[in-house]
Amino acid sequence: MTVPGAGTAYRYRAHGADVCRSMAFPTPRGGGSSSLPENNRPYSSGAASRSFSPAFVSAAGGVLQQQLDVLDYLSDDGGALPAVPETFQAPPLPLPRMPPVGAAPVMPDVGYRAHPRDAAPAGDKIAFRTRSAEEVLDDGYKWRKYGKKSVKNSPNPRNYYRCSTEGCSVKKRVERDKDDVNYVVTMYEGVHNHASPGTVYYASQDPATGRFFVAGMHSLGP
DNA sequence: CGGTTTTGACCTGCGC
DNA sequence: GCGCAGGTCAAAACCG
Repeated sequence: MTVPGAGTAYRYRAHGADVCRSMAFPTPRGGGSSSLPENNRPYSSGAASRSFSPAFVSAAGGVLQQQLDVLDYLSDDGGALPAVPETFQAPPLPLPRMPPVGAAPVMPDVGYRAHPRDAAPAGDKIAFRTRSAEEVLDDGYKWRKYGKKSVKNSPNPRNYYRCSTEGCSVKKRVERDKDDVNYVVTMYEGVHNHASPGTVYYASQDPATGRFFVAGMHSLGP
């Protein structure tokens, strides 16, 4: 796919999956060159890996009622959420097992624009907004809270979690969207080095807005 | 009793 | 160099 005006690559990586893909979105502010390294180019330029593992699974193994706004990509510098490009098309992804009728699989992860200071290759980060009344979403992993911090320009505190599994250094930050408290902003950093729950997400497209959202998810089992 | 949460202190990077 | 903001540490409290 191509996105006119795309400049900044948004790199994301599925949790637990040994894959890494890149996407291109228009920059929230200003432009940018598309001169990017081989592993960090816009989506259309390379063969995409076809496997991913999931960020969320409900405790009961069912479909969560939260709605992930998969196209609301986030940056960590407080940038505003941009409009979805009209030419945006869902990336090609593998057909999931048992897809719900009318749903298409998508990556729930939205691109995380790495801050220049986060240029380290090991810094695999994803961030997304989730419409949820729950502060902490059950993603199937066990987390231990290690910090809480109020953030400038936001009335809501940011919570810091680490994966409780020994030897796993994955972290996540969770905070309420400052613009809409109905949404929870979650950012994962790192990749789990242990077994993860297998879940496939299905997305549907809102015909009114053209936006995709996660319509459901399915556990792949052990 | 062991694991988790809370919370103030400390550390580090960045901008001025 | 200084102040600010974000991220982490660690001791105490809490909980099952």
